[in-house]
Amino acid sequence: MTAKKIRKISDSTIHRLSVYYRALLSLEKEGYETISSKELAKREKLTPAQVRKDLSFFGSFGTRGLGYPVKQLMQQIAEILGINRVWNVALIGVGNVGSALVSYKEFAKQGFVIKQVFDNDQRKIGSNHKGIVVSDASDMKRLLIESDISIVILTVPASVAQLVCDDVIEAGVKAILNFAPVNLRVPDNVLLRNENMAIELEHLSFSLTNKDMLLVE
Amino acid sequence: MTAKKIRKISDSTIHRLSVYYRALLSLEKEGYETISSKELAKREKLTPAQVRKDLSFFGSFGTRGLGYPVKQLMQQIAEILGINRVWNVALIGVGNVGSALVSYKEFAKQGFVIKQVFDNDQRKIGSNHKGIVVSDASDMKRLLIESDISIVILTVPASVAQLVCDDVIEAGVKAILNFAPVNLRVPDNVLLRNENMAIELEHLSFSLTNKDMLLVE
DNA sequence: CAGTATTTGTGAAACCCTTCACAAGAGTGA
DNA sequence: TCACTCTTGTGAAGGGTTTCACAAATACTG
Repeated sequence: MTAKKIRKISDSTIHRLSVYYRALLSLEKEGYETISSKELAKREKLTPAQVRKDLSFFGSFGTRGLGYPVKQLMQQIAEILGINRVWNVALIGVGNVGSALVSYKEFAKQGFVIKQVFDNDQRKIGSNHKGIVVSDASDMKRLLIESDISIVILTVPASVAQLVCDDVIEAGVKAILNFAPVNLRVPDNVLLRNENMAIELEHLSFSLTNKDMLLVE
Repeated sequence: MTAKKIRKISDSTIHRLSVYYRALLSLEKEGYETISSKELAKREKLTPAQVRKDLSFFGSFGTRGLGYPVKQLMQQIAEILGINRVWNVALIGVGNVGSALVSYKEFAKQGFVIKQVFDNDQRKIGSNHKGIVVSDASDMKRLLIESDISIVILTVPASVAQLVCDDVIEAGVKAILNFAPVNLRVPDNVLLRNENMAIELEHLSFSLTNKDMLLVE
């Protein structure tokens, strides 16, 4: 294990590690034993130097003249990303998006196990979503602590997102993935990431709208 | 309308424009007439210079000594992003994620109207999702053209994503938002953006795992 | 209406990320 | 073993994005 201490890793590098991980998964399925930075870069529309630089922040995993061993590199990236283990996750808000995510297989595949699901709607509480019973949001704090939840997925309406977020933090949760289209305030020691699917559509809309403008002054 | 031709706008700037747009929406609700770059930056955890620079790529929308007129700036950003109009969208693949997105209100709010929904599962075809009947994927090409679809949301299984993607492109669609965890190959003149919700969770996992390591050499 | 306080818009500087280019290591074949 | 090929790992260069800092413009105040 070539271990290195990390100074500061950019968000883009972390994002690409996830991308490499997925690429390696399918390379393994395809029967590859090793992969060169050149080939990996080609598949993911990146440059070979980028791939090598990203990996070099964490150690040297390759063999000169040969490339990277697929299986091993996959394992090493899993370790770096912290997905070589199980994370207990809770999901709050069983609306459209929430209930889709409860059954979203990509999460489970990467070791994110949804242990608790909450809502405050009496009609939803007690109902069964893919083997998980929806709990009453008023029991949330206690259950979050009891189930040793590390990460919370917030799929509640924007109007209550901050309130729910505050409760979650009170329960000691240190990482939140927020789907509500609001900017949540969290203390420095709590990790927050936002996911907003409309933003990607807006990016497409921008590009469609400004296709031509990218040339003239 | 202070118009400027655009040389190259970075992805981060476009992303932040979406963020500003949402911020302005709530500022308007809160009754603000004007907003300074300082205040807007504070709300979105950015720097005032960043806000001003982003906007300056497209024109000068503010008043010195006063700030930006909320309503007007909102309208101008909508124009820049191309969301001051209706976009006809089709969604392909009515699984967990797909059916959640059909009812996702943020899309409609920004003018993205889902006009067509497709699946190849006989049990789903003909069923009604929030007023839209699921069509047979084998009629896709014809219906995409007939309904004048500009953007396609792909929520099909990874294994068939490339095939469906190819069909969509054949129908003349020029923008695709892909939720399948694969790297789609598309021609240069087709816009593609990927959304992968697991990647954000992995980012949280990385940060939780490497919390401390960010110091030592 | 003059003086003061704000805040924009923007070149220039600073910073960060990506790409280049090459030495060094490892495999391959004669 | 030696020559040749391939590919990594990495300083340095290059390019792009963010921040700084300030002139210019406007609002506000007495």
